[in-house]
Amino acid sequence: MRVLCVAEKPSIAKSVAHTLSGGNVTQVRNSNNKYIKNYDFKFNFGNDIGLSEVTMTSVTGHLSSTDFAAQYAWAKCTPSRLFDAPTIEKIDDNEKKIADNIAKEARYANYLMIWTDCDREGEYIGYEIVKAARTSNSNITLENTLRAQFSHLERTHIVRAAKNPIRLDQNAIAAVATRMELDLRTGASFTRFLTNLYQSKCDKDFGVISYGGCQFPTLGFIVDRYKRVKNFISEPFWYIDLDLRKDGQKVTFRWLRPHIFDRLTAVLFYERSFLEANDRGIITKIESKPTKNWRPLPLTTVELQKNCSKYLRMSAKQVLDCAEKLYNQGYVSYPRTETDSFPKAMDLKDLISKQTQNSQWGTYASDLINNDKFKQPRSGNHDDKAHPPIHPIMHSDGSNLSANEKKIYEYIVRHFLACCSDDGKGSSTTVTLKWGIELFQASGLVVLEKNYLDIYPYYKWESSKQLPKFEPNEPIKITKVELASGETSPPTHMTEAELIALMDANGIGTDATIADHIEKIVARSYVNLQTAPGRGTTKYFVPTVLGMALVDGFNQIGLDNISLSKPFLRKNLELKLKGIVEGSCSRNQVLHEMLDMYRQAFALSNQKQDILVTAYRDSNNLY
DNA sequence: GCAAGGTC
Repeated sequence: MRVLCVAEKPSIAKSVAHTLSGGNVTQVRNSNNKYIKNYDFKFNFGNDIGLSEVTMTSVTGHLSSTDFAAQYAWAKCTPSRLFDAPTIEKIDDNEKKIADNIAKEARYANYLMIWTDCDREGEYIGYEIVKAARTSNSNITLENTLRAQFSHLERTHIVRAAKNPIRLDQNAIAAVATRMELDLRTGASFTRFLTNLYQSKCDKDFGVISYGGCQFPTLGFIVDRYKRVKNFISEPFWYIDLDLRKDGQKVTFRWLRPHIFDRLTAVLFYERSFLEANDRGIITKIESKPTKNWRPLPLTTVELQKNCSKYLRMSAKQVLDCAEKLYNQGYVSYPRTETDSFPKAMDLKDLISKQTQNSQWGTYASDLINNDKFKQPRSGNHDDKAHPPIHPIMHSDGSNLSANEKKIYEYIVRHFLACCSDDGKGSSTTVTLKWGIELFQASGLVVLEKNYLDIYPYYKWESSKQLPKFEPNEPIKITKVELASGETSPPTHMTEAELIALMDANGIGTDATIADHIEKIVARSYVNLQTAPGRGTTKYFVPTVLGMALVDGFNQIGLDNISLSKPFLRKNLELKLKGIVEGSCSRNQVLHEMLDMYRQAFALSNQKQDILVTAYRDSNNLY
């Protein structure tokens, strides 16, 4: 038998070929694409297929995209036509070459076996591969194509996947086709409409003003926060400020209420206690307990981007680009993953041993494996069924990496070593003091074992003021007790780390695209990245006049059940796509439902376009 | 000149 195996990316093809061949790949042939290789070897699939001549190759993601035919190009038709204009499959030169390689290799194959990632998009890419293979071999159909099910590259797992193939999931394919069509129709129609409108009515020099189901909610998060900061009214509050000296140390106790927004009430509490106790307090409770600082969970893409944005001051896009380069050079594992638990069978100690030669963290790494300090990492609840958590593969001393790549590599290694270490351990003490009728508390922390914190300098967990020794029922002479006031402070503008967290929590974009959406709304001049006075070098996103106008304008139009700048629409679409995958609703049903909604929104926007224009002029005056 | 999703 001859079997053609096709993976989603070259690295998987290489790895799976080496595994299945047992290290005996007989030939590695170049394809017409410089990244893609064709590997020949023998493998016994067992069952009906048996010992076979295998060729393993790959694509590089999708083989095509959806577009409109030439007669529906920009300015060739009115934007509203795009809701029902026919779509075509667009294949660019590079995609054509890759498809040609598949066709050539599939010509004499008895079986086609798909090794794309086991997620929704992976199923669709499998379908695109089947189409490419069919052009040269009509025996290959969607129904008889085999699908390998795998979630990581450990040997026995891959062999089992090869011997127990299933079929491509046609529901998943339909769900992706639905998403593609909806994104194209809604994105293109509103983008052309908005661009035409703003260029003709506001400023002819405007560039493209795009709408996208992910871009707009991303913008919406930033505008929301901006308004909350802008409209914030600070409120005064009162609290009892209490200090005492013990063993020559000043200790400040926090009032347990802990602050009161009504001055008279605060005065009452203060005076009643003062009359009763004057400067005398009593210790009512001392509680000491062991406390832990948990080591981080195995690293996902979203965490990598959030943490590196926060700790290393790099943009999400830069972080992902660096991780991508490190991955392509074999230093780290695949950087786009949602999985936060390591497969049980994975040899983590072997990965740690590769780091022992490093001049900065080598000693820590060898200590982990040689002195029995290794801990099996914690397991989170996320599993994309496609990739393990991000981890280092090969060691690098950093000399052949760019400055930013070096930082990201170091972060990934340190995070990984931290995952495989013990939690930080300490002891916390809470002392409760009664003054008159009121209760106050002071707490202290002693870090006993830093453990993972020794290798993870990004996060600080330090012994805070260690409390002096107190006794239960100990009478205390209070040094200072007075009624103090303060005022509530506004929230800060949106950091990139917060934005990523919001997008992730609301299902806006994927691990691979979150950074792109953020970059897109910057490129479109909807938002800017700025420092805030008095807040150091941390950068915050704030909307531009245009960004504000787009959100305000669409809100003022009063679209009924559709809020373009809120995340619900996308979340809802995700749910419906899941419904298609699970078979509880059909592609056509979802497509019609969503398109009808957008068509109405478009009609209303078109009818009330003056509101959108006015919103921009108002926004110019307001912000 | 448009989207979002893969990946190089």
